[in-house]
Amino acid sequence: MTVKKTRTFEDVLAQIERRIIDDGLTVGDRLPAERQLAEQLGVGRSSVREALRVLETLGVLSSQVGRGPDAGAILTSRPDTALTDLLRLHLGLATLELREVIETRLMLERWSAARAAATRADTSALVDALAGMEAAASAEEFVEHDTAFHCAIADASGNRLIAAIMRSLRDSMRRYAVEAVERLGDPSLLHADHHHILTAIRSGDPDEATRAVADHLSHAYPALFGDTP
Amino acid sequence: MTVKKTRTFEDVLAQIERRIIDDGLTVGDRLPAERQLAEQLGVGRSSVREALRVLETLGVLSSQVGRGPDAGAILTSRPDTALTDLLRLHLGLATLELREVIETRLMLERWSAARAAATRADTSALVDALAGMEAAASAEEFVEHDTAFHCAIADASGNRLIAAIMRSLRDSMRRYAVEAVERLGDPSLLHADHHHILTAIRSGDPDEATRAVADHLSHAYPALFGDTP
DNA sequence: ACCACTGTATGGTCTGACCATACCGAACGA
DNA sequence: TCGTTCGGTATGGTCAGACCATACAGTGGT
Repeated sequence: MTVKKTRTFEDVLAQIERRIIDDGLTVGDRLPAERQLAEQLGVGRSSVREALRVLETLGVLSSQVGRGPDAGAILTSRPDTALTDLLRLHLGLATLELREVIETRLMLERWSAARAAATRADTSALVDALAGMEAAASAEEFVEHDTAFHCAIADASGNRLIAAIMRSLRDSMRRYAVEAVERLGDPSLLHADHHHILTAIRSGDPDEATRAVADHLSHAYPALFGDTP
Repeated sequence: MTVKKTRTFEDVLAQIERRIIDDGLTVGDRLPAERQLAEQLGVGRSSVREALRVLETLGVLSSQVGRGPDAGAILTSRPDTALTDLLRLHLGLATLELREVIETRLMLERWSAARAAATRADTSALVDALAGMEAAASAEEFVEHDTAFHCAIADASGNRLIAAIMRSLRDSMRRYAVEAVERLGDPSLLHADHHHILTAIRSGDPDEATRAVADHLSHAYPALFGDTP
């Protein structure tokens, strides 16, 4: 006699996850149709739909209507969009403070910059973003390229998890970043910081890159200056 | 004429999020009942349910059946369970490699230990976990207290976002941690490492704490030794 | 004052139906 | 033979209604 404690959709979720692992499904593979899954598992279609919705929320699959090879539930991998939603909501609930997010970002960025410098990573994306920033006409546009710049550093670190976290942090704090840029007014200090970071990475000096990043963040958010280790 | 491109549940999601922000809802507050929400928003109950499922997946609310003040959809804040699911699934899809997760964990832990040392944080939870580890009879039990130890370090850092990420990383790698402990056989080296970390934190020496954490990780996962900056 | 019973609001689930979409394929025409 | 058109169909998206299990809120009796 098994006690009924898990909801049906959780059961469906577990079975789908098991199928992913056992069958070695990977990005691009298709799941059976909703009605088919429901019949196979002996549950209603609504339970299947709720399970699929969860997977979609976690950035693991995406649903397409219509017919053909591209239709249906396809396994994907978008950890950053899922992380962005998660952070945004928890920031909205005031269970996380901006301080914590920025501290985390500083930690990620110090690590990424040092790693990028140590591995002599490709810096062309950084150069592009820098040019975009210098040509930006508004704070919003500036922040857009600024985000690209900092995400490019994370990408250059070669760690996709850290890059995904960085991207989510930036997305969920976009509003505050725009405020910070507007508060500063003159972006020349930020430009100098960015160049400093770029040259440190290109010259392969991890310690200098770390220092440059820390300086930059303390300029952008002076209220949260450097008692970080 | 607005084009119908967003699905109904996404619309519901946006309205609920808006309500959270506008009404200043916070943890512990209740959302209207599913049927009420459906009627208020002019949509079907299934769409409301899918939206609530998404919020539940993101760790923002929890649903209770029955009646009374504790029943219904209650706002919560469980970023770590959501993050755990996310990481576990993406690890299963092989879009993230174990190396990336462990690198991230090392980064988090170096930072947390240094911060805990610098702020002279309370270390009683660390002591408890240490005792549990030394009394552990099996690898599983050992890992359980080991997880508690490392999460306590993250908690002691005073940054809840970093603590949540740490907890999720540990949970999603539990299987590999057990393997690592079994591979080592003799846990005395790990015990020494843990004591080293604890003393460094208690003596308020951030650099020593950082070093101790890095040493520990390189012992536990020798295959991924220290080319980390 | 206590206890047992009933009412009811809640989420959980299933069924069946209908819609919009987009591919598939047969029928048709050049 | 080739291209086009048009209906068929599988897909997800949505809704309505029904029923169940749960757990509290009264209500009534003792």
